[in-house]
Amino acid sequence: MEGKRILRVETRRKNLRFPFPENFNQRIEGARITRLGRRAKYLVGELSSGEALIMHLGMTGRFTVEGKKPGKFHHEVAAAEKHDHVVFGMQGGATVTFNDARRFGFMDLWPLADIDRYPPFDGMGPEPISNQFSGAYLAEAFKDKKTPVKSALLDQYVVAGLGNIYVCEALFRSGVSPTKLAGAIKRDKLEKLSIEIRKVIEEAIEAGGSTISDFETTTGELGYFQHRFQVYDREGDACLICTKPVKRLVQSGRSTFYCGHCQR
DNA sequence: GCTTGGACCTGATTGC
DNA sequence: TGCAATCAGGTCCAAG
Repeated sequence: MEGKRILRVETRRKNLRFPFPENFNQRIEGARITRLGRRAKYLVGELSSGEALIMHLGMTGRFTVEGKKPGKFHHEVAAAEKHDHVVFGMQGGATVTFNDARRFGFMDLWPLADIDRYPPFDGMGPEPISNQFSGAYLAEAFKDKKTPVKSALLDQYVVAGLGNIYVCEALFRSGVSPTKLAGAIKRDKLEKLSIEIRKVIEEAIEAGGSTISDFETTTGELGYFQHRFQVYDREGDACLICTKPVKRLVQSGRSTFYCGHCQR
């Protein structure tokens, strides 16, 4: 999509998680995507019209790319699917389709010059793979925080872009109990945690993401990081370190997998 | 002001 | 076999 003009947009319903912004199609048709980037879990397409096209996959959203020319991001076969909600006809002949069964994803438009003021971005924490993220940063962010570290790491205003799987994995790798209050974790543990968070994210990107049920890359391929899960979705299985059974608990409505022996 | 839990929506899996 | 209950990767917002 980068560098290409959006020739045609088809929205097949009035809303996803939220209604589409007013005159959505008219506002983006004809615009060129000058840059395609990301902030946390939000995709940001910078448009020549001066607006940013913000897209979120929610939990089950995915993009597929089909076009005449085979290549890295092209499908040979177009699949007509029930949950195809937005179709972009791109300059050059490619068709980019947004599909989302659960419709927790959404699309929005916001002035590019004011992108930092887009409500979810305003006050959002640093990227875990950025230079600003460190043990020292976590120490400051967790100061006096009385919430369990698991919940604190899922808070996008503490650190941006971590989801349930990667928080579980990073806590396991750093030997930190998910129930430990964020403000009570010692500095050396925070240092270790910050390093493991970065490593988990980098490894997951390298592996092409995690395929649990419906994640695919734009080429329809599956991610492979799920084969490297050390605790996530392994309830009852032996801990890879001490062989005691992996436990599961629910925190803030989300499943947490951990080893009660190795994580303190 | 901070934290928690329900709601959003659909599909896959599990248990009766 | 068929139906109901439960659970799922994220985020927002009302209630506590």
